[in-house]
Amino acid sequence: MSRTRSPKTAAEPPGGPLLPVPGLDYGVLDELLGYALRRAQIALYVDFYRATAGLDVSPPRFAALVLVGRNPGMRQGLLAQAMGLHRSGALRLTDWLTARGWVERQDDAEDARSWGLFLTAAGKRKLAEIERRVRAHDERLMRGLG
Amino acid sequence: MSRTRSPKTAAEPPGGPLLPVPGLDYGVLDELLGYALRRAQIALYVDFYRATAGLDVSPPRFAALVLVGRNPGMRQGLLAQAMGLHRSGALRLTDWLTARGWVERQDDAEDARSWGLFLTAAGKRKLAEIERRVRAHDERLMRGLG
DNA sequence: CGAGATAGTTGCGCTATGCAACAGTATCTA
DNA sequence: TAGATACTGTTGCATAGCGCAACTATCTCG
Repeated sequence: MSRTRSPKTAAEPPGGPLLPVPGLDYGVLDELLGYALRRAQIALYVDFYRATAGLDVSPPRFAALVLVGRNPGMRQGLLAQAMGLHRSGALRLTDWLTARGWVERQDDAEDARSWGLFLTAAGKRKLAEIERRVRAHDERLMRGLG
Repeated sequence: MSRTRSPKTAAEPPGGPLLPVPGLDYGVLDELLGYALRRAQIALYVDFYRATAGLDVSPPRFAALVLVGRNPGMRQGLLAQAMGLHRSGALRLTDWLTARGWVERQDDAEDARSWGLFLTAAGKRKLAEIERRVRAHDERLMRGLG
């Protein structure tokens, strides 16, 4: 197998931090686990984008890079499974990363149907940079929460 | 102002619970706050849909119902702000709920530009039912986590 | 070899959402 | 009070992200 594709535009940053509106009654929402999580999620999301501004990543792209980096030669299907995506989703993600030159597909010697996924040199550099930034921000948040 | 719209199809349930793949190296992901949150979020999401199966709600719809129920006469813009949406998003959400007959728009006496949002009788019943179910599941989860 | 499973691909559709532009209305200012 | 400016909701458009069904190539097993 061999394959290439065109890149799509970058992932776009979300809105704001979603602050509670003073004077508004949130009813049950304030008590539900789900809403606490949602807010935390949004805060982290915003933080992620701030931390990685200009690097053209998104949380799923980052996760894919980490996974491929740590498990060189892994197949798309496994990536899909690990990330909770449909096969076609993993395909598109991989396409994007490949077009960026961060990941490359190599023919799998054991199974002609599949690929092995690997980070390119550029991909490794990129990942290191992203990881550095994300870690810093994450630790900052962790400290903030105690 | 006065307004009506057609309904769109229901929100569709997501995939599965996203279990860690044994033998796969998740690298930093395991240490990052964001990924713990993401998994928790997904679990809760799945749970929400299970809890409210057949009721044709989604987390945002539920939130909107709660907010309107607790703050009768609130405006779309405020709903948008409270939910972290763009104005147009709140519009579409409100349209959907209105078409369902759960929410109704009433002319605002104080400002001819805006609406007041209110739950209909059906909306109140619906909300009570959803709340009951969501609460039960949420408590079950809370206990599960300690 | 033939039946059935599996990996990746393709095309389609749908939800969720933002954004810019617009119209009607309010409000502020000179 | 007229004009400028700000705000509310609306519309149309565009985009990301994702699932699903159908298809091809390949592998596996009887």
